[in-house]
Amino acid sequence: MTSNRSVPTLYDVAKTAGVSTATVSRCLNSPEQVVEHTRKRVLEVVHQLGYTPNFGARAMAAKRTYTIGAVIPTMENAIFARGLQAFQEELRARGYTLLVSSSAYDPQIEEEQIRALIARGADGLLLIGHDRTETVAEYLEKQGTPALAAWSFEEKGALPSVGFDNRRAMQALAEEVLALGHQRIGVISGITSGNDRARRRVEGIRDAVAGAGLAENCVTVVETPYDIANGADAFATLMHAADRPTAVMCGNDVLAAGALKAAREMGVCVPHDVSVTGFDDIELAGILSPSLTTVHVPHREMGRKAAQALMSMVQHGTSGKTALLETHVCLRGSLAAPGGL
Amino acid sequence: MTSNRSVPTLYDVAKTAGVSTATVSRCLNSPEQVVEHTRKRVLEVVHQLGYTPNFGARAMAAKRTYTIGAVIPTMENAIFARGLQAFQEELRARGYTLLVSSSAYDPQIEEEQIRALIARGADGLLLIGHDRTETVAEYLEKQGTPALAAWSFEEKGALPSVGFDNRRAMQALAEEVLALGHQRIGVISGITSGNDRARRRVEGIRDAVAGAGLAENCVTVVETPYDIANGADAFATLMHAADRPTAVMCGNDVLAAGALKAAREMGVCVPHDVSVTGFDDIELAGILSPSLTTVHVPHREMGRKAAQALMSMVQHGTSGKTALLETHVCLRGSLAAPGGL
DNA sequence: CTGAAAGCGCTTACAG
DNA sequence: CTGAAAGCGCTTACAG
Repeated sequence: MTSNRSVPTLYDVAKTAGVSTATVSRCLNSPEQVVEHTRKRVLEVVHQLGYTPNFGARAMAAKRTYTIGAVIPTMENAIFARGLQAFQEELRARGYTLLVSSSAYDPQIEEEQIRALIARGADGLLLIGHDRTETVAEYLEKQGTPALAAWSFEEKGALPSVGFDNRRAMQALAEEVLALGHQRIGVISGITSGNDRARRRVEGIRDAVAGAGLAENCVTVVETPYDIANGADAFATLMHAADRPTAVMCGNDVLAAGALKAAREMGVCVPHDVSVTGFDDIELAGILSPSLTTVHVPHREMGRKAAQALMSMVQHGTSGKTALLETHVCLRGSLAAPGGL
Repeated sequence: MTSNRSVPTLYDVAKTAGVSTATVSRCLNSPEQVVEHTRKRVLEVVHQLGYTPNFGARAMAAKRTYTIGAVIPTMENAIFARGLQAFQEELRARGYTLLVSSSAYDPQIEEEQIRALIARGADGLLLIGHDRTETVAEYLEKQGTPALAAWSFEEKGALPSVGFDNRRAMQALAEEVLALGHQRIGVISGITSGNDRARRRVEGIRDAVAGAGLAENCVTVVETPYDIANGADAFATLMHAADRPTAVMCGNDVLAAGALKAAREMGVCVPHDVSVTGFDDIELAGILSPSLTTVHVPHREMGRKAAQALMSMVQHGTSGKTALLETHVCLRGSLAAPGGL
């Protein structure tokens, strides 16, 4: 809101057009209800005065804002970028504006942002994943604002979701790794606390290991925030352990980029000395050398479908149908049999 | 806004606490004006009812929202990520919420988003660069919403700015390139139309070339949207020309990443066969091989200073002081003398 | 320290 | 097709 006194109001338009404020409002919101003659005159005045409706007032009176909010864990790397872009494009096509805010993977900040967005009148919310406190769930429930969880399919989540099965996706990749004969697996995971995607991915690896009849202690997990530098550090830690892994599976491509960087600096050859895998298949994966074996996630499709699902919740009050998207393993140069064969 | 009838209002709180709405409002906004005894009781009711102020109403009545909006060209790559993160942290520390929206480098979308953000009550705006239509400038002016341009210092811009001198920064890098003896420079620039940062960078290269007494036609410029794949294509185009450049200067690190990727695929050795440079020094630059010579931009500092400048405009109504930040050239493995010497 | 009341700028039944 | 009027949920001088 500005305090500039010169900003014209509905009333100003009505007065100079010689009609009531109701008529001006109708010209703007349901023009078909106004006869062309008056409508034309009113719109002229609107233009001439440079009138723009006050959003707060409109939101309060109409109880909708055509705004969708998204709270994502981070904008610092491209994990969510592509999906969000598709999400926004789809919303825009339907006349909605997307406002994004980032929580830095901090649950408390996420909660603040959710409240901020709802308070600012968001008609619907896009959230990432399912880990959230009871408080937030109750708040969302009480406010009655439709919300959708993306990036993580969960049959019985508190929120309907549009995403993929992180556990199965990573399991499929791990099975490829194990099929090559790897028996000591290092895992560089994101912080699993408060992050169901990260947790599920680690579980997927354990599933595969169990499925292959290997002992649980074949797997060594290091947790670290998603970040290239952290990925590099974690890789060094794993490789300095007594029992070096022959394959290092990373929780996402960003960590894997760090691992490859560290490998290069340590003079460890990938995949000859050790294999490295990622998750997400973001553009980054294509410029690494060796190119990165990873799990391809259909980011744009996910963004688009999430927008469609959320729009239907917002516009028709439907309860939101959970949708499962398929991922697939991308086998590339960073993975080979132990010994690089 | 929700239509859920159960959401409690100020009035509900007042009624059950047995005070006036004015008192409840005061407890929330200027608690020191209310005696502890009543304040305590009121806040209890607030908590018990789960009351949250209606934002639109509050904004309309108080004429401020504690919201800052940012319109950035893209979230798809990390160019703006780090600076924006710092910007947000600084705002958060001062009790402001940042809402971000992306324009996909489309001036019309940018204008829409600016309007959307202002309509939604943003107390201030962060924009990127200075290229903007007259209409937008007038609109901003008329609305009286403080706005700041970042990522681009401009002494006499329509908006105060916090940023660096793209032209001089790139000139400095180009001078290093020329000093090594390069005489045929390929340039992979971002789209310069509507993007003063991209344009200034190309100008900087031309400045250096002129300064070194070389002919203008030493420089071949290809423009393409910022994107790894486009960088790769543009690199191929340049290298297939009759007169191959000995150095390819890219408008940013993302394009450079594409160039390095293409070089690898074409069997062109960097820096032996051709040198490659970037701009920005984002994290990406560190994982490329060879490591990328680029211009280091103080992203976090820029974000922080932009927040401080904008806050002072918003809170104290100051007119906003333009600030120039320093960049520096980072010499790394991707640049060498012609022939890779 | 607290309340009554006006006002913020819109939308939308309800009449006509 | 159009207007008068109530109402959306708050804040803030103004009194007391």
